[in-house]
Amino acid sequence: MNNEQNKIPQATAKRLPLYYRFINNLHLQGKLRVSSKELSEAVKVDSATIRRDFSYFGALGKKGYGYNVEYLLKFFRKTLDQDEVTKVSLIGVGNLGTAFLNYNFMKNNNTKIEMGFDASTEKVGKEIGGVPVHHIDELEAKLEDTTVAILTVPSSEAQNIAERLVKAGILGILNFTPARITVPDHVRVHHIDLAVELQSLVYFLKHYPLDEEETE
Amino acid sequence: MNNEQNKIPQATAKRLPLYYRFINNLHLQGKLRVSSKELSEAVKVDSATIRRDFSYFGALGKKGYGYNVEYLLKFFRKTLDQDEVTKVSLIGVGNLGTAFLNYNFMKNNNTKIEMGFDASTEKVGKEIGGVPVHHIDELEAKLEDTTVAILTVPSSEAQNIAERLVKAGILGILNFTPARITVPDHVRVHHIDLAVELQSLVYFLKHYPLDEEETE
DNA sequence: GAGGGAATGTGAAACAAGTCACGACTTCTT
DNA sequence: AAGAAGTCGTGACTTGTTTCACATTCCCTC
Repeated sequence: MNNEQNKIPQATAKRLPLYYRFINNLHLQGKLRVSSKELSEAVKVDSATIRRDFSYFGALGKKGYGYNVEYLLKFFRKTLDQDEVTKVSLIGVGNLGTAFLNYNFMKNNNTKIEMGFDASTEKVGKEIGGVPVHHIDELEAKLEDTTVAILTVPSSEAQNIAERLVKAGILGILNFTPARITVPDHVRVHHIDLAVELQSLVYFLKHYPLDEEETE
Repeated sequence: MNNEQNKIPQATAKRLPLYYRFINNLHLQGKLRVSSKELSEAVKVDSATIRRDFSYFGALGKKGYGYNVEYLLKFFRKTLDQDEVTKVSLIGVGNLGTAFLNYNFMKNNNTKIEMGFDASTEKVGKEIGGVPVHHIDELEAKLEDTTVAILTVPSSEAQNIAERLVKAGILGILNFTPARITVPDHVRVHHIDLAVELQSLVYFLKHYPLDEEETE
């Protein structure tokens, strides 16, 4: 499953879901063809970068014509395993967790949040956004075959819960807590740190003023 | 303000808030010195990278000793303008927006969410997490001197609201909607796309299996 | 106050990503 | 039917970032 594809740069891989979504939109709009230039304007990625990204998968387009939307869509659907749904659990049904549960990930996605976990008895037993919420004590018992977890607990709990997740067989963690968790090598963690994002935007504004640059 | 500092690589700049937070923690714990190796374990960044990052600011440490926590903390506080608070507005008080309002950004940060805006009459007039919520129609009237906006509206509204923000003088937008908004060159936009983050984590899990790698 | 051990700061190398620019091919127009 | 216009795919280049590896320096103990 991961042989030829192993050669795709990580930066490219991160853009694939974005491309997929826009190509899907174009398809829904009934568009038949699209050029790298048009796509570039929509997703705000340089057109040469888009062509380069696509080229890692072979020749998807036609010179002088562009890309066939339907072909591209089928290709991306296959590449992103759109048909095989990855089961996800969400730990910590606070404000942020609730936002996720109400987010309709299935619309464009290959992922489904199967269940949530929380320590508060108010939330346990309810359904939020169609997702049942279990008590955190049942984590190991209920997790079953979900391979990915979204971590939206208080940061003081993060390491502890992460260890339980790992023991329960989770392979990927999307960590929204400020804590940098330690996990074994076979587990992949992506950190999204809201405070850092905001702070670094502010830093960039102060120290890297834009003006004539980034025209495109 | 942005002369010497202009030379700092963007990758480094993005890590600064992270460093700051951990150094602050160490200080609170009463730790007096720290090595790049220790720091590396805490923030999950290679120790050579940490030393290189710090070196852009001059020689902050001592060979054979490490870094003095208090000195480092003072230095970072100054560098990140910790004392000068940047005013932030939040547009769209849905689940995600509410999560932000309840997040205590002031704890470690140089940013403060001053107000929220929403179209729903249920929310307007209330305070959430100590932040007053105004009606979206009052956007231009109330925004005053906030320079950064967090955009947590439905994606169909994103472009429209973004244009109003720009007209009102906003300089930075943290965009949590899946829409890629178009703004003038002088406005900086950082996209955080929750669906893309989840989907790309899944893609990495399937195609870039870890195992012996990433030891450190 | 001398020697051992520890950890920095940094040249140089390696790696990764983005961009340029153009040949080749396709479609469209007249 | 031929020329013009458009657009891909990609070699070469540029830029940006990380990592290696080690001379240098400083602390600490004896």
